[in-house]
Amino acid sequence: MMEIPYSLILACEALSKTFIKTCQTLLLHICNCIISRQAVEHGWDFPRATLLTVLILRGPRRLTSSFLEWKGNSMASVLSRRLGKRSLLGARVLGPPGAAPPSEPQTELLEGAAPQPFVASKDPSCQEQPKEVLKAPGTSGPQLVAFHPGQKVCVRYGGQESTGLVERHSWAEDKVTVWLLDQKLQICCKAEEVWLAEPPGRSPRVPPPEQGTQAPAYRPVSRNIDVPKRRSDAVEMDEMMAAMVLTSLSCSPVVQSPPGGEANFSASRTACDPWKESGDVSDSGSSTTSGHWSGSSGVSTPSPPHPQASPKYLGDAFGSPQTDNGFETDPDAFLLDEPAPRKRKNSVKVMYKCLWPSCGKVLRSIVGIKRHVKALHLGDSVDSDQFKREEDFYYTEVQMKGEAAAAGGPTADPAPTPSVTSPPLTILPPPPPPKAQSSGPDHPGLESYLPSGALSKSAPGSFWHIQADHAYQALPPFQIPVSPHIYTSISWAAAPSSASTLSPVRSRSLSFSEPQQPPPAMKSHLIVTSPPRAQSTTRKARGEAKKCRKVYGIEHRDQWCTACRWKKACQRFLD
DNA sequence: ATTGCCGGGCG
DNA sequence: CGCCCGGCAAT
Repeated sequence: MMEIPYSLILACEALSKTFIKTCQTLLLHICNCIISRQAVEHGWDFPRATLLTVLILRGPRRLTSSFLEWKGNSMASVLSRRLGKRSLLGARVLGPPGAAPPSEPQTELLEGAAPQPFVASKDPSCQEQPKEVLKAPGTSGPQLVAFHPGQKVCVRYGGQESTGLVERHSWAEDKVTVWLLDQKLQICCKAEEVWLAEPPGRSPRVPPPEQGTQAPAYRPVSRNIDVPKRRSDAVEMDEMMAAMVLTSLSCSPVVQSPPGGEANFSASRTACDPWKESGDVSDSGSSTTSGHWSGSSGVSTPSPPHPQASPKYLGDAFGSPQTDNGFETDPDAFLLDEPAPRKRKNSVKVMYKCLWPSCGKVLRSIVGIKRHVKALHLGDSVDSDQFKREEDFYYTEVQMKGEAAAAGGPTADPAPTPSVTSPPLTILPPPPPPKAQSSGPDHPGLESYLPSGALSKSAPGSFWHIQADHAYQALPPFQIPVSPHIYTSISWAAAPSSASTLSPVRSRSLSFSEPQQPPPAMKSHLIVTSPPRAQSTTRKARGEAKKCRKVYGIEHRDQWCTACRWKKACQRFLD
């Protein structure tokens, strides 16, 4: 089930601290990417990759059977909890399903113990290891060292020991090409004939077998898989090497079996971007390990990252040493814990929130949030596309309740309708009062939920009504006034009485019963324009036009327009 | 204080 | 629905 190239595991064993650091960085990105749905879609093999991540960051010895039997969620938590460890050397892959995890973590080895022979298990998950790694049966090999180009080694040549520099180390053939300093020639010999030129105070040879954990079931490590001492700083593993691991990581061993030249981390390898090469989450991904995702909820359905996953993850990965008691799962731990994608209610708006610690910015679009994360938080690292899509990891969806609805009190129409159709025909009566709480002293109907001056709350400028102020004998602009009181509006009939009280802005036409005035009504056709928003919350702004009162004076009240007389909005002198 | 007019009552 | 007015907000 876990298709981890064995060589890779072994390779992980051989990593220097520097390399580990590099891997941590890179693998973080891997995991981040993997976890994201895109990664899945692009064929990343999450289990394998994460396993490797764990291997590298924590040390393979922690790979208990339970771990190997991981399914989906638990792995997530494993990752989140375990990534803090980064011990490599002396780690073991523990074995057969059912085997108990090693009771004793060997963390200490990390800090200076001698390298451990690598022990692998017969776990089915390892069955697909590349052959060249699987073959070696002997644990007794003198030396399990990976030779790196440039490394100073001793070699038995011509019956004597000579020193030389490693040219390359082919794991596949178990051969090491060494440039002999003495003879100034290049030889190719078996790996076991070569050993590291000893840096002072260090033994090139394999340390004593690891205590205890070596159950019979464990498949011994091939001795041509070299496990250099952790402190073998002779060759600094650089990022390129990390990249190579990651490159391998992104490919199924079945499809791409790591050739020996690759496994030995030959420096001749170009230092090209591994993600581009084979692992770019966004573009390729060579193979998927089928079935690994099947257990998790995230397979086929979009699943946004767990809100807290990233910070947690980061924190764990780089920080805290933690007690290491196996791979128990942590329910809230990781991304894949996320259940099925949330359903969105119609009234709920989905926003995207930045998860970067103490940021919390919320944006409306994915693009926006990605840009934000990238620009503000990932800024330095994103210059290379290496880490592209990492930003996927640092935001999450949040759902916002409709703001308008929240403010609108009892209104039942929270849905804003920003678009307005052609004004003259747009008569949108509000929905009928949800409940007749208008009973009692209140007016029946609308007024109960349209408190004075509060129209815009229920309909925030999104729709408005055209009304002929019936009561004041106004005419709808598009009416042909047959008689002052005879007009019909198509939609008017639908909401005859309510509209007049609803309209925040009214279109007025001159009352035909008031003969004396020229028709400003003509322009009022289009006065039906958008309501002034600022005013919508209060009563209508006082118009500048003179009103009947002013024109005729209070003493000629009889000449006022009806509306004025009734203390309503003047119908004659429109604003 | 004046003016415009909304909200609402009454017949 | 027509008519009226209390009361508020803008002026």
